[in-house]
Amino acid sequence: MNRAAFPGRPRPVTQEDVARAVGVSRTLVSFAFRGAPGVSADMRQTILDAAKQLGYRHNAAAADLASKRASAIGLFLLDLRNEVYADIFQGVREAVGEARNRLILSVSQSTGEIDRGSVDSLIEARVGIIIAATLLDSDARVRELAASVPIVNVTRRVAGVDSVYSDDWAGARAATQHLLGLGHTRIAHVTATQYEGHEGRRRSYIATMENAGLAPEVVIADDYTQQAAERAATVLLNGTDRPTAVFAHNDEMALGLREAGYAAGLSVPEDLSIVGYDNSRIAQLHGIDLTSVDMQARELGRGAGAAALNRLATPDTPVVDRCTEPRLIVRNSTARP
Amino acid sequence: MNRAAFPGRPRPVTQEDVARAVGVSRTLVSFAFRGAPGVSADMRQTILDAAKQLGYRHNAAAADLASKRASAIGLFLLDLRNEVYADIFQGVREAVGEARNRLILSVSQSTGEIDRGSVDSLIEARVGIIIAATLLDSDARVRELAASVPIVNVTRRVAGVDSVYSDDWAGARAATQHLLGLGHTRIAHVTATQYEGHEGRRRSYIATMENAGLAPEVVIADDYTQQAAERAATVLLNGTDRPTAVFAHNDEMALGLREAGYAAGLSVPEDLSIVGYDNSRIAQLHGIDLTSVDMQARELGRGAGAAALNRLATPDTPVVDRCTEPRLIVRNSTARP
DNA sequence: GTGAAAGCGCTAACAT
DNA sequence: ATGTTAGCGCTTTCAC
Repeated sequence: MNRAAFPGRPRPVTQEDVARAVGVSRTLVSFAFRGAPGVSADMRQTILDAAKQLGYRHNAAAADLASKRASAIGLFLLDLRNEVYADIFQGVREAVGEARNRLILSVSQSTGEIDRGSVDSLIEARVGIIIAATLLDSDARVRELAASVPIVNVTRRVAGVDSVYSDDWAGARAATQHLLGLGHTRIAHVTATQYEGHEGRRRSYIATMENAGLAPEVVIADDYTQQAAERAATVLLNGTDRPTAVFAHNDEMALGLREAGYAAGLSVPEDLSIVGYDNSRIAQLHGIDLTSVDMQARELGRGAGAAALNRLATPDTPVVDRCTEPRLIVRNSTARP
Repeated sequence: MNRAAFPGRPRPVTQEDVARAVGVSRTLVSFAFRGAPGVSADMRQTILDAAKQLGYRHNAAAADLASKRASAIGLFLLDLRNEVYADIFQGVREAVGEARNRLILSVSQSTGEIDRGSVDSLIEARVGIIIAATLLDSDARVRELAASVPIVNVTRRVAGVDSVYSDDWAGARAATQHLLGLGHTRIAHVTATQYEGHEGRRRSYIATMENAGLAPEVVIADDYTQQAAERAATVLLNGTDRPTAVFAHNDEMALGLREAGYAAGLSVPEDLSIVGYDNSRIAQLHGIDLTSVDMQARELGRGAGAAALNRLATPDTPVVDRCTEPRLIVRNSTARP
């Protein structure tokens, strides 16, 4: 029986073992671990020492089961290849601190479409809350999901649900105006699937163009990846009447545009100015030097982590709606037309 | 009580609820879900339908607890900012398929030092096996760890423990010989902490240099990141007697070298040839164009995932030791001195 | 300050 | 083919 379950490995040490070793009841051991009142300081120390010595490890799953709680924090990441999600993760981890070991990661399977599967895996893991970066879904569906498990949105705002995000409207306006200021008039915007909360940048771009009396030109790629942008761009850049500047939804897409541009024989920024979004590490490399909008993803992650912890502790806390200001970083991928 | 646990949320549906709804015992429901023999096809379907309709979700943690098994697969990743780990993750996920929802990610907290914390969190999550990419620890400690929980090493070989890796010796030799073939004689190698299983590239570089009658020059950075390489390189590249070529342990470090080079006023490849390792997406970008060794990380991930699944199913399987051949991809970061 | 007993959602003998 | 029973490791009343 045990042999099949843990072949050649020792049976895990339980609180029962610790209790027996110290000569007390299991209850006391349980109390001691949670620092619950009703156990003397001496006893507590004795128990902790014995546990450590025996190699005891707390079984969080069993604890959650028994207490009907859900202490784990789920973190949903859209795309591991986009470094901005690594930044968010880093921030979240910094914020959750002690609860770090209860952080369960889930990465989207499909960057292009709605991905309930990855979120479901989090729900099935019985997390108490989900930090989502970024849900490709309508506000309505996010709210619906939030009815079954608390959600904290990062880099996106959904009314009525905890949201920690950056002012996309301001960021996109700064990006577009930068291009406008350089004298560009044919400025395209490349993005992907459109959902409320993902369309801020696009809408802001359109408004800014129209305010300047210019015609916006939006290209919708299959998803937010470099590859998708590359595919979408080949058409855009090969026409005779191509734009002289492109504002991309994120740095990944900007890189795709850049690759497509060079493939079409265009130089950046001489023939084509490109602005990205995220100010990722790649954008900063010599030879890439991408003008980009910095939304400080790590800081957003920290905010989301803190919000999650807070809601877990006090579920009735008012809905968090935290917006930070992005910053345009001008580099060498943009120039006069 | 329940209110505090699931404030404003419905109590999760259990097998008991499903059993009651269908009018059978809980046991039968449990059997039906696992496709265990002893339940008629009709009954099974009835139960499954009812479960779906009620919104039942299997509680894997409770199941593991009851069956004294550990069905979850832990995946330890050294660094989320290094895209090679995203590739490995992708491969692992492809391989585990159905078990995808039982995949628990853990990311190292410290890229420079031994990180038992992240591995511990996996053990505390009661995973049945850990796929490790990459453990910064001695072979002895990895074996020690493998005594308490099965380990599958990826991109590293530890004798006696499942290992899926690429032939670092061949890769490093190809890289060094490429530089040698171009006519370089002063070739440095930049790497980080040295452990058995991480030193293959370094050793191979040294051997190849010595075979060519040249003096090897190894620089040890704090860790395997771009930043660490950048710091380490400033000294290396600012001397008057600087190398004309550098072979880096990975692409991240190659990028750091590259940045440091440009900061020191050197051009790549005119003044400095650079070879990386991993053939990451960044290496392929126009303007980066990094010569690099491709170890096909995704394929390694697939192999590791399959090995993990296999060991979970049949613990007595012989130790896996799978080595694949890397390939040197020559690009524009290397030239004659 | 300490312990006995019940139960969380599930599985797995062992009946029937 | 279906049900009974006894746990898994832990928390949590409630009594001593």
